[in-house]
Amino acid sequence: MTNLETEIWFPPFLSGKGEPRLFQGLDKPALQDIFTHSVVKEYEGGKLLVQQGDDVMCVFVLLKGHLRTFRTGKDGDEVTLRMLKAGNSCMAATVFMGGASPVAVEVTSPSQILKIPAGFVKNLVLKDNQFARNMLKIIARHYEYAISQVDSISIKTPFQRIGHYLLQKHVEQGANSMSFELDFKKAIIASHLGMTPETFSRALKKIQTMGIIVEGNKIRMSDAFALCHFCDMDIAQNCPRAGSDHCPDCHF
Amino acid sequence: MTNLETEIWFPPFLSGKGEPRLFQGLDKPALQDIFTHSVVKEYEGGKLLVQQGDDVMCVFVLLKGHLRTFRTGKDGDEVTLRMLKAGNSCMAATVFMGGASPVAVEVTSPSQILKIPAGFVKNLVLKDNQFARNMLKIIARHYEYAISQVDSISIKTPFQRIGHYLLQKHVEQGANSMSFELDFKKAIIASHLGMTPETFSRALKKIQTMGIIVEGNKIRMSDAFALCHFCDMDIAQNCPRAGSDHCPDCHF
DNA sequence: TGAGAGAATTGATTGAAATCAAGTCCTGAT
DNA sequence: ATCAGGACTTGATTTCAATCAATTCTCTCA
Repeated sequence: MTNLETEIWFPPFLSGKGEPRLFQGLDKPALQDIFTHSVVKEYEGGKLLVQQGDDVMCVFVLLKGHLRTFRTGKDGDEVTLRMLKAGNSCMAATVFMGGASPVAVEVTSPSQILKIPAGFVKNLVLKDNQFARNMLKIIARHYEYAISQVDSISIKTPFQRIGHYLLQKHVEQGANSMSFELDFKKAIIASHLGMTPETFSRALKKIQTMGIIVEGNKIRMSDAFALCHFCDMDIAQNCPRAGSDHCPDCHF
Repeated sequence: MTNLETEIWFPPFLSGKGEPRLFQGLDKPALQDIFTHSVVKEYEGGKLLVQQGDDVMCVFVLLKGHLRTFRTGKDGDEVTLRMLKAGNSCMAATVFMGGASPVAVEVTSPSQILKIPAGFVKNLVLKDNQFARNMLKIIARHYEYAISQVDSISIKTPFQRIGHYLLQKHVEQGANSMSFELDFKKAIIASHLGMTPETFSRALKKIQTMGIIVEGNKIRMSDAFALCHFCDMDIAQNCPRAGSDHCPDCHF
């Protein structure tokens, strides 16, 4: 546990730009309290942590590795809803609302996970104002993300969806380096974007005519504005170059 | 204002089953405080209350009428995200998070709307614990709803989406009466379900072979289980008949 | 009562992505 | 170094919903 604490006291668990953090702004005693009531577990890739309909007994905070949340249809088709990296949490909304989980959670690479008991979380929301505000921010953020997913899937072409997704990843990483990596299997990203792996593959090929070089999981951009065509309001809000003269599409 | 108060003291503004209410469980002084800081406005159908990207200055509580929230793509295509009836509120998440609205809001039938200033709401979240909890519930609920919309659009056929939607409406209304009405234009519902009006129309025709009678906006079910085929976990949680022997598909 | 506009339906056609089916590449294990 | 299995790509074909186009229905208002 002491080992754990030293890991947790520092970013990205207390702050991060990807999404708001559950532990953001909490004081030491509050964090202590959380840790003494929680456990850390290791899981290997492929493990199904939660199934659709499960009664969820804890909130997960991902310390290392990767998770995804997804839903399965009657015929076996899947949509991936979220793809989580270290520092992200999940099941907060479900635990707070109570009832069956609307999603399944799968470990997609060997992971280390902090598990906070549901009862403790529900209680903490009532006691700790900062924690409650963190919950609100996290859930509101997920909500906005879900809206953007609905938007993508229903009014964008597969090609546009991929461009938008790549641009988002690019901006997330600070928009400085001209390259980044896809940290999930392509089939998972495809299912997140509402298309088949085949369609995903073909669209990735086509996008190379726009100054994007794709080599396995590595994406390199010929110039910083190569993906600007796929920009929208949501992204522009986080883009350091938004509104700059060189940005061809920033009319927000 | 006095007139308003008498309307507001009672359901569906203090409680309701459709979605959690902003005013649920608040004591009289708190409500008074909200009302004296808010205004009521009338709008006629067609009015655009908020545009995508607007800086939102207040939370809306719908007293009478109908609203919808939606997003527009570059080519003009639209997705409807939510369809609100009296008692529902919107822009809560946006106001709380700050920044540009990710959605547009349109009045779809003559409406009366309570407008609570953004600053007041943000402040109240910090001061009033019950209000903060209401916000959490509302946003968490919208999140779950958005997830279900992603699910529908990406892993259901248009036919299944309509069946699912009708069943949901049926269960929402207590599942007692064998008929209900579509309270939004079909084109709007179609855009909510991620399909064109033509496809919507054809699917509504096809569904009549399953014991569902469609006459204009009226939907009549030949028996209470006619739509059970379209049930899923989300719906079953609210269905009074879930698990009953007669329910053919309740294996949750 | 009738005219006109918008909503909804119906039909014919097209087209884009899913599906089906090989094949290639890569990685990790023996 | 070779092999086996999975991930990914590529190609051929099919299919289902979008689109285009033409009515029909319905409601409002003169």
